This record gives sequence, C-alpha cells and structure tokens, in this order.
Amino acid sequence: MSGTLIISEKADAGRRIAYFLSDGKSKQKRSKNLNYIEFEDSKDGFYLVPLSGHIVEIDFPPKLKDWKLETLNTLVESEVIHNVKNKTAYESLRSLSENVGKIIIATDYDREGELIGTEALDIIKKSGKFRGDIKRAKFSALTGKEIRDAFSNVIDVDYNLSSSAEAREEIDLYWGAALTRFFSLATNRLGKNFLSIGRVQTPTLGLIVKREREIQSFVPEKFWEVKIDYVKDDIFTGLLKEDRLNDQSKAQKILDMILGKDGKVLSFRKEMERIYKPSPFNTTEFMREASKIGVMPSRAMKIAESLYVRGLISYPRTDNTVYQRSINLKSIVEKLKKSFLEKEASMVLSQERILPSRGKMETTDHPPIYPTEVPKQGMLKKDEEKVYELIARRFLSTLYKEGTREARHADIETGGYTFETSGSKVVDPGWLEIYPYRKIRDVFHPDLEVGEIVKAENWRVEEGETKPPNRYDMASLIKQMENLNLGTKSTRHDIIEKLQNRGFIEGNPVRPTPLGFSLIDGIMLVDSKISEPDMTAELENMMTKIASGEVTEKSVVESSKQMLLRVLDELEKNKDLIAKSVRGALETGAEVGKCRIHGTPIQAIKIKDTIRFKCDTDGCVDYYQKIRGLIKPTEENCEVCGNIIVQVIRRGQTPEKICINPLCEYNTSKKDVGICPKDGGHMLIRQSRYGKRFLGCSNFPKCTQTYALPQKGEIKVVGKACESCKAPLILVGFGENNRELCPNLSCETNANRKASKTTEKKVVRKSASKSKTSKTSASKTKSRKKVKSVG
DNA sequence: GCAAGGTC
Repeated sequence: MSGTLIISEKADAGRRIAYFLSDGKSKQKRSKNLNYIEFEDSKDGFYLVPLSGHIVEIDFPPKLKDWKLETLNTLVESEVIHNVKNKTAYESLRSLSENVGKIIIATDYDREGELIGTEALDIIKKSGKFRGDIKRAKFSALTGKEIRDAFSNVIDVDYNLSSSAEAREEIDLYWGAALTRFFSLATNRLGKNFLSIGRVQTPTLGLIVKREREIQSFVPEKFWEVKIDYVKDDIFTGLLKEDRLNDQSKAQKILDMILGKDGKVLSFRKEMERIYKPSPFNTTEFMREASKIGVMPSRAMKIAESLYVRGLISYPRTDNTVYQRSINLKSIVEKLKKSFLEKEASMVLSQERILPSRGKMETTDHPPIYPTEVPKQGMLKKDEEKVYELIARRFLSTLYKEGTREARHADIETGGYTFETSGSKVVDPGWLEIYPYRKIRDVFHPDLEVGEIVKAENWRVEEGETKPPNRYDMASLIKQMENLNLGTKSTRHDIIEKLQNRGFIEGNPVRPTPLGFSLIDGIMLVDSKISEPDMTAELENMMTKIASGEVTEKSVVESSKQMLLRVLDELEKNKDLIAKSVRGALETGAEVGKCRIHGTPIQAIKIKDTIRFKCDTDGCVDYYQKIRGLIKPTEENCEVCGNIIVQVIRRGQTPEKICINPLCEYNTSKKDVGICPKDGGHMLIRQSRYGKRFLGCSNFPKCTQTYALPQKGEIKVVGKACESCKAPLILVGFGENNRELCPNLSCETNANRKASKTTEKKVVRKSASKSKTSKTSASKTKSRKKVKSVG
C-alpha cells in the first residue's frame, strides 16, 4: 500500500503542512464523522488528520466514580482508563490508516506533542489494520522550508519521551483526585463546594498564602534621610551619601551642621545610556503587559486565541522570544503601514536596516507572538482592539531603534557631608515612541563643574518606613509561577482562574480568602510535598530520566503511588484534626498575648494535637501548628517577624520557645540542623508520636533517615557534618554550657566519646563561639525589606 | 463534583 497519513496537533498547523507539501493544491474533506485534508505529490497520495490537542483523556474506571474515603486506596491502586474525547479525530484516524503504508507524526516538537502523537498511534494500532512504517517529522516553524526539510528527513518516534509525558499525566491525576477527594470528604465540602488539590494549583495557592503571612507579620521600621534642594536653573535634590539612618537624633545632628549652607561640587559626570528595546512577546510577557493595561491574563489569552484563529496574530502559546529567520518581518511591517499604525510602521521602515531584538529564551516550537494580518475596520471589539494594538506595537518596537538618555550624577559637599544628586533626560526616545505602555520620566539635573558653588535651600530630614513585600498581582504571580516552573505557558492563567472560581483567592493584587488560608494550613498539618513547588521539580527530574531511558514510566508511577498511599495513611490518621482546621472550628482557648496591631488578645486554641493561634480581630493572625505539649505565654516578641513567642512544654523535655507563626524563620532555622547524608534533604528536629524529639529527614516518607536526640538541653545548629559519618553535627546543652556531638549513635566518634571526654570539651568551647547560625537568619530578613523613601 | 496538559 502506498500513501501516507500525516497527523498534526492542530488544524492550523495541518493546513500549513498540507499547503507547503502540496504546493497549495490540497483539499479539505469533511463529513459527519471525518475531517482530513487530501493531496498528492508526483508519486503518492497523502491524507492529513488535524487533531485538536489530546485525543484521549485519562480517568478512573466508572465503579470508582463515587467519592468515598474507604475507596481512596483502591482508587490509587487501580489502573486508569482512556476516554476518547475527540470523536472525529478518532474516526478519521481509524478509517484513513487502513489505506496507507506510512504514517508521519507531525505534532508539535515537544513532550506533550510526542504523547499526542502516540495517542493517535495507539488508536490506529488497536484497529489492527495498519502495518507500515511510522515516522516523526521535526520542524521548528511552520514555514515552507522548515516543513519540507522535516518531511524529507523524518526521524523515529521517541516513545521514551511520550512515556515521560504519560507519567506526568497519571501522577497528576492520582495525586490530584485522591487528595481532592480526601480533603472534600474529610471536611464535608461536597458538590460544587469541593476542595481541590493539585500539583500546580496548591503550591500556587501556597505562594499567595505565604506572601500574605509575610505581610501580616511584617514589622515596619522607621528610618531617616537627610535631603537638600540645590538650585541652578531649576531645583535638583541631594541625598546624604551614607547608609540610611536608623537614628533620628543622628539625622537631626547632621541637619544642624548643614543648615543654611550651600554646596560645593566634588565630582560630576555625564554619560549617555541606552534604553534597551523590549524582546519579542512570549505568552508570559504578553499576559504581563496585557494585565498592565487592564486586561487580565485569562481574558488576554481568550482574546489572543480569537485573534489567532482569525489569522490576525501568530500562535499565542509560545515560550520563544527570538524571531526565526524564516519570518518575513519586513512584509508584516508593510502590512501594518496600511493600518492605524501607519506612522509607527513607516518609522520602522525608514531605517537603513531592521534589526530585531532578541529575548533570552529561544525555542523551536513556535515563533514569538506577532501580528500576521491587519484587522479590517470595525472587525474588532474594544478589548480585542486594545490587545491587538499591544501586540502590534510590541512587534514594531522590537524592530525599531533603541532609545538614548543622558544621565548626570554629582557629589556635592555641604557642611562637611557629601550629598548625591542624579538626573536623566531622554535624548532620543527611539522605540518608546512606538510603545507608549512604557514611560520614562525625566529628572532635572544641571551641568556642573568641579569646585562650583551651588545654592542650597530646604535642608530637611524626611522620615521613612520599611515596607512589607508586595502582594502578587496577576503579572507577578504568573512570572513567579514561571520562575518556579509551575504550570506551562498554556495553563498558568487557567490555574489562577481556578483558584479564584473555587474561592481560595480574591482580588488583584491577590489575597487568600479564609478558605484559602485554612486549606493550606490543613495541608501543612501532614508531611507531604503537595503544597510545595518541589513536587514539580522532582517530577521534572523523573520525567527527564524516563525520556533518557534511565528509568521506566511504570517504576516512576508505581513509586509515586506508593508515596501517595503513605500520605493518605497519614492524612487518614489526622482526619478529624484536618477537618477542624480547615473548617476553622471555633473553640475557646487561653490568651497568650496581645496583638501588636490591634491590641486584641491572641488565643491559643487546642484542637487535638494542633494549636490554633488566633487574634480576636477577624482577618488578623490565624495560625495552626501541630504541637503536642502545653503552651505558656512568654511576653516576648519574635526577633524575626514580631509575632508572639510562646513556650512549648513537653513532658521530659527542655521547654522550647517558638514563634506562633509556623512559617517564621525563627522556627524553621532552629529546626533545620543540616543536610541528610542519605539523600541531601534537611534533617529537622521533630516530635515523635510518643513525645520524644528526634531528627528526621524533610523528605519523609520518601527518606526514612532518623537520629535519636537527647531529650534534655537546647539543641543548636553547628552547620558542619560529622567527618566520620556525614550526619549533621549538633550542639546540645544549656546556654553557653554545651557540647558538640554527632547524633548518629552508631558513629565511631560516639564510640570514643566516653573515653576521651576531656579533649571533647576543648573542641566544644571553640565551636560554641562560632555557632551564631541562628542570628544570621534574623538579619537576613531585615535586609530583604524594601526601602522606599517618602515624598 | 476530582489534575494538568493539549486546543477551539
């Protein structure tokens, strides 16, 4: 049998492939159940079936449709089934594959594309009527040259690559479905109120919750700045060249010294700076810029998709920020010349050479987003117009010239102190003229000469305050998700929309709702990676290994299921507690201190093994911590986050001080004593079920490395591993009186310990003076605070 | 009524 069947990922790509391979002589065939394109070359007939992404969807067998706690383990242990969701593609593949001797997979050249291709092959193989060659075409752009090259140099299908995508698919479903069902059932939130958990959505919610907690527990610090207005032609302002002052009286003293005195120029420099033009749009950058002009990511993507299917812009889902050489940029500018951007397009064309900017990311799947056609008058709605204009202006500005500005800086001495001044002026706006979404303000600064005396006025001290971190807005949240590799260019906006629709987050900038807060708190009550971005990072690692053939898909999915079963077991044990925590059960507790913002009492409410710390003012502090022990107030505030410090008293153990904020570094830095020698995780101080403290690996249940700890004395971090067995060393004792030891009881250093007690003491003294690890975390937090001047 | 990933 001759004849070839080509399979494309989407209609648009299919049309272009058929067009180029047939020199424009292809025919679209469509009937009730079939959809394909037919064409011929000199010797063969071709059929092309365009897909629409995945043809099948995985699901659980129908008998597991009901949500029940008792069947969760069965759910995890069962095999998934595949449901066809694109019936037309299914029928077209089965019927056309009967008549051909060769199949060429021409889906997008990436992991999901490979899986989509093998889904099609599975369908064909199951029909049992195809016995021929199967090949893969690899192209990086939908241009004539790329496509023809790809089809004359076909390669083999990469089954390892598609297996890696399949593992992702299954792991996401097992974890997502099992945990979603568990949390919904445990809290009795069913029907449309269900609580969803997922590898991407939950860590994203976690980011938002964490940020909100940082804001809640932020303690502003005052600082003072000394400023002078200098006058030459106009006013320009000098700032005291010294670290910002934390001491008002010192600022006042400096002010006394300079008051009424003019300035003398110590140095002056003037330089031209380039204003770099922006890089071509990828999906993330496009959504960020759109949200700055008031079109939120989901809406921006919907509009972009609609512009794309109408042929006005290129494919909107792309990571690429470099125009391929094959794109005829100039011809597009010429099209734009006949649009409302006539002036801007002419500016671009008037250049001797058009040199496009390049972004950091260069991928082969799709081009960056750019306009491909000019819309007819009245064709677009208002928002669509706005988005199209953004894309078109961005495109033109990447082809125009860079801007330049002149920057001036001076050091000016007044009353024995040096003040810094600076200003800048745009000399040539360049691309800024085409791209009005970016504005650069001029700041006046005159020309000066060294030794020149400048008149001064308005000597003053301005008070400022450190600011908490900003909430995420749509733009920065999408960017952060991209940084952490959470989701893909095509899914990030959907995930955010899900979190909104399910009532976990609200507003822009985004805040967690009480439900969002308590869901994350509930999840954190049990050790699992599900609320952390690490889960994705680990999955990515495993996928890479599957793709390279190092491990099998089956083994990865199997071990992930085993881990999930252990997590479910742990969840089951804590079911009531989680239910209460998530539902925000109201119980009365004991006051442990006063809120430093509202002055209202903060209560410690005991719910089984968990303590809820809640401020009486609603919407303020509300933390959950798993603590087995008694809570005593201390009247101290946390040196890191300013919240209340309480004492935990456990039977047989030295009391421990903790910050009521579970995420505070005050707690986490003390708990983390070093690196696990087994798998590189963190060895954390934990409490066993029987009330004993011990060291356990943060990767539990995957890693079961533990060490026993002495129950008496404070435990401090040494920051070094044992030379003999690599376990992290710890410092145990009371105050200054402590000793360094290896927690590994079977380590050879412990065998000698009793014998050489005297030498050991000497070692201890030295390391004790070095052990300031817990302090550094506090100062780190401070330096992270943003400084913003007032006025 | 579950996830995340394709695409429309």
